[in-house]
Amino acid sequence: MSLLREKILDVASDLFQTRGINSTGVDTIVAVAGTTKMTLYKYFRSKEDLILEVLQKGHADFNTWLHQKLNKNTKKPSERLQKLFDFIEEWVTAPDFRGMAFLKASAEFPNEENPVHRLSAEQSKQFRQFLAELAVDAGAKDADSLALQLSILIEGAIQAEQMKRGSGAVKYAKKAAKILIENALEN
Amino acid sequence: MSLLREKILDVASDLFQTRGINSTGVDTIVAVAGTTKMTLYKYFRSKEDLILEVLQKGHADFNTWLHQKLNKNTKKPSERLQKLFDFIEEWVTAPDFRGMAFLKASAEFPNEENPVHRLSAEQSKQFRQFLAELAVDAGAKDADSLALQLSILIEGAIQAEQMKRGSGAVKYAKKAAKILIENALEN
DNA sequence: ATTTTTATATACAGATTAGTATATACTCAA
DNA sequence: TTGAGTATATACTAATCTGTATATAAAAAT
Repeated sequence: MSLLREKILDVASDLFQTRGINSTGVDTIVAVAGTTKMTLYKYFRSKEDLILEVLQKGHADFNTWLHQKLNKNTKKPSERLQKLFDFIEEWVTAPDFRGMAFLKASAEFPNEENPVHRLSAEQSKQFRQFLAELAVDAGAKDADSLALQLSILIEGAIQAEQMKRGSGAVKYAKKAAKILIENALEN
Repeated sequence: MSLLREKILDVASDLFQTRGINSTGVDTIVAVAGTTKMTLYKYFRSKEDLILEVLQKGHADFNTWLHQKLNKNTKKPSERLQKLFDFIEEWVTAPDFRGMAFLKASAEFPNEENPVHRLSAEQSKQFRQFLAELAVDAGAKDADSLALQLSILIEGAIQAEQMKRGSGAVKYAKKAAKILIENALEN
């Protein structure tokens, strides 16, 4: 496990989020990371490989953080779906929030055959499946429907926050989610 | 009004949506449009200007289409919010749907100071304000809140559809919207 | 018919892109 | 201290990027 490798991943992640993926050259990445292209291409076969790894690391980090939050702060399965939105809000309003990587990546690589797009779609799907598990545990009747609706709310709110920082979109998504969750549980 | 100018705008719009903005060079645009760079730069000062005009035309076309749909098919202000989602679904499921331009553009130009990002944010804001007008006309108590929630649903569903065509996200967003609208009207 | 203007085509400039070949510095073992 | 192996730095392709200077064709006017 190389320190420079981690550094390159971190720098690339930050630059991709703040300047865009296609607008960030490998020269810029190595310059900011304080290394050279030879080193970068030693650890990553290509820029596309680097992008894929950045996405995977971002998703893994987010999942780890979210699971930890849920396990620590919620006990009853019925309240986990609600609490989830509190954590999303906490994540989004953190000063180092730079957006949801796979949302931006899928927009930069619109072709569904593209590996970056495919990974983005896969991550979005995984997140939706995770929501479905929570919905099942909470006792929702149509868990898949609720999960899709909640994922739309979350990704829509994050999209809005990427568009304009401090929009407060998550706050309103949370209110909407509460109504939808209650509706799905009582019926 | 030049035919070639329109052609360039149309071709650029399509290529931007299907391949991404930064991944589409002006050489490709003029080649597909059947013209040359000199002509492109006669009509547009720079690629950024072209991007901005493509965005503006896309937004204007969408607004025109949506307003026409609403005016033709809905009379009672109370049912317009609901009907809106039918039209969004119709728009999204059309075979020539290529995504919502300003959503993708804002992802490709994440910097909030960037002119393309600013225009994208402005268009998103205008759409939200339009929703707020509909909400007011429908008699919603907190029209701005409902408008923001519905815009999150719509943009989130479109984002999902961009990620995976045929996801059916709009159908579920519509169901969610129904619940939220009823909730906002009865209270 | 000839001149003047306008639009298009070709060719090019300079910067930047991803990726690599070669050369130098460094680390660790004997 | 010397030698083998590894990591880094420099320099370089070849392609592509936006934008432009120059040349040619078309159109309009006198």
